[in-house]
Amino acid sequence: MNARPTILDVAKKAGVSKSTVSLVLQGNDVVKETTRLAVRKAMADIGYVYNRSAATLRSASSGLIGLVINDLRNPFFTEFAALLQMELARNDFATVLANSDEDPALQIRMISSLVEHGVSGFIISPSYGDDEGAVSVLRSANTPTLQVFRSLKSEGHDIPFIAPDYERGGRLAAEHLVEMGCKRIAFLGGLEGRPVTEARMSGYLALLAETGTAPVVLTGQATRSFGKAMAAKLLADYPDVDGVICFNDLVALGVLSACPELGVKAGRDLRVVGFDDIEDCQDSYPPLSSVSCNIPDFAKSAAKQILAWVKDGVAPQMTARSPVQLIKRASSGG
Amino acid sequence: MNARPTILDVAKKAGVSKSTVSLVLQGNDVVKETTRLAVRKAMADIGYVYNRSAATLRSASSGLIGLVINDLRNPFFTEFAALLQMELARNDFATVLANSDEDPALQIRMISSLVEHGVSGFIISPSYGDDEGAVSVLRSANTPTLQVFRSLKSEGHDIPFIAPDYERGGRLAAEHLVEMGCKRIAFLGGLEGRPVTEARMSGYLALLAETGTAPVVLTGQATRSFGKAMAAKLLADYPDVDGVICFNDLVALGVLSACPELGVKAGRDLRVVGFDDIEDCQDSYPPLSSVSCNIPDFAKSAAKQILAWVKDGVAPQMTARSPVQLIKRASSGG
DNA sequence: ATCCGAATGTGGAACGTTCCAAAAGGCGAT
DNA sequence: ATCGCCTTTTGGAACGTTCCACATTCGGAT
Repeated sequence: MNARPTILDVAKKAGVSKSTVSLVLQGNDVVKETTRLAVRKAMADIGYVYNRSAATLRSASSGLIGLVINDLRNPFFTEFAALLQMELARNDFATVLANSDEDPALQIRMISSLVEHGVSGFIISPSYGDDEGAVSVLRSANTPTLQVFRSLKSEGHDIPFIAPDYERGGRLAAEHLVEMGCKRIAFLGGLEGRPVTEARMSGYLALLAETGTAPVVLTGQATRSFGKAMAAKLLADYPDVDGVICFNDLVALGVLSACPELGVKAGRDLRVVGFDDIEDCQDSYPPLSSVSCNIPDFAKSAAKQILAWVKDGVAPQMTARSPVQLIKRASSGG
Repeated sequence: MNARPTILDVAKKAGVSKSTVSLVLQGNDVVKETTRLAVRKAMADIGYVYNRSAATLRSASSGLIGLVINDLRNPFFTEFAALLQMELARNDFATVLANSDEDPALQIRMISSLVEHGVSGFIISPSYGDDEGAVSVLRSANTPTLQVFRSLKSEGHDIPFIAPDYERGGRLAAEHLVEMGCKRIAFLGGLEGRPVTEARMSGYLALLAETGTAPVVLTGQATRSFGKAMAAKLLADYPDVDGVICFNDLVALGVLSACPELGVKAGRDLRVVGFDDIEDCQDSYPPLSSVSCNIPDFAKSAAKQILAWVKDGVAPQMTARSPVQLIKRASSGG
């Protein structure tokens, strides 16, 4: 008695064939207005719910986008995930979430599971590490895939990649601190040798080279606690440092929270700039200057591109850089 | 040439029937070891991938859990979502994410979409507002559903609900501040009249009543900026306030970041306690005391309960409170 | 009245699994 | 050899859609 109604029941109720009901369901406009209405009413009356599994089986499009993120606990990625999900939902696609937790083996399992579920497309911010396996699974899945923020390092894949223009961001931050009168500017945080770290740093290094200042670089992690711990070390080792560009906002916020104990006034004695412009920047003390990657636009654009690919077969260009923007706040004395 | 292999292809390759392949896929132990191995090998050889849509259609279990969250941008919920996803993945369930963004209409759409996708279970932290519709959709979907953190307010639903023991948390925080010698303790933040706010506050009120102190309550929002803005107002209106219990960590962190400008030393002049113990608490200045809801355990327990229900039909008890714990850090002078 | 093209509607046959009832195989006891 | 019983395997019928090629209906133009 509790079996869910199917389109057949709807068809019977509305006095049409199941094919017609199917057409209505797909919003096909060959059906006459009055018929459409009758069908819609019948659906409402008997409490019909669409069975996507059946549709997926037949039509090979699931309405599911798989989102694989390397570290979901990082607010930057979270914000992206939340915005992306909303944008996809607006286009009637659901988001299947997977956190690879920076573990390549887990990443493979996550991707495989999503493939089984028949996701129509992937958005992936890959884990660092051995990604041979991930590349091969993705390749054989033959599903539209867009890399964001980071790129799989394995050679020979042809997966489009979009990311903010990190290098330019690094340069903007350095320019700003120079303009504010900083004499010695350090770069703090980020995992050594990783492309994102390299890119952010290289903008900074390029500008310092142009102005003839010697760089101070202290890489390591990308967390608040790293920032907090390393601020002390940085100032001890290089007492003349009066400006610091942090790999990301978490590091920068860590630095800010270390300042009071170090007897340093952030924004005056030490000018701090972060990266990502997460929401917290506005409410820290002092408010944190940061290179904004404009996550809302970025998420919207990622959604648009993957959907164009999935729905209309339009693959995005192989690699693109989205614009960044320096948001000046009190932490850099701006 | 590029069609995905099906179990039929596997069967042919392995020289068995499709039924046998299906049994292997389901890990059924009636098949002989040697056969199982042969089948597994055939699958690997021809690059078979499981088609869950087909399985779902036939068997009515999708291996999907729908997670509906009222505000995914709040780090507290994010952390929960990330941990829950990982725990579900460990049990071979994928997580479909939906942010209702505190919008009841959107919430209904999200739930409906998840129902269409055939999720086997729901975990939902409902939006505030008119939730009649959500309740009725959930009821007619007839899918195991577990409410977390908040409960749908509409009467007459019978959806199990688990949440941390907020009331006890409020009491613990108040007790602690009293012990630390605070004479006037305020409660700050949280949306007026909402059950979560009420619960956290009532623990605080109960303890103040016992000690015969007059409460100071200033509700409103649950954000950093609210905390930052209201700290000033609180101290202006009630100069004798020397302790404050915040609705959540965001509010508390806002208060902390306002302190320097107000010329108040947090942890000495003003003792602050937050709620939720999000990761940021450890790295703020000063580190924030907070009532921990133990999100990792909570997430694990939520996963366990929904899976028990989905897989074995064991419904959880109607309502349960999980333990909370006060984490003492410098912001309360502890 | 009759015809014609456009607009609408339709009945199978897929899609790739799982489930079921029943067949086949294996093996020790008669 | 035959039987019975347990283990293992199997063919066909679902599951609820979409897709396709083909009907049917409609409304002028002849």
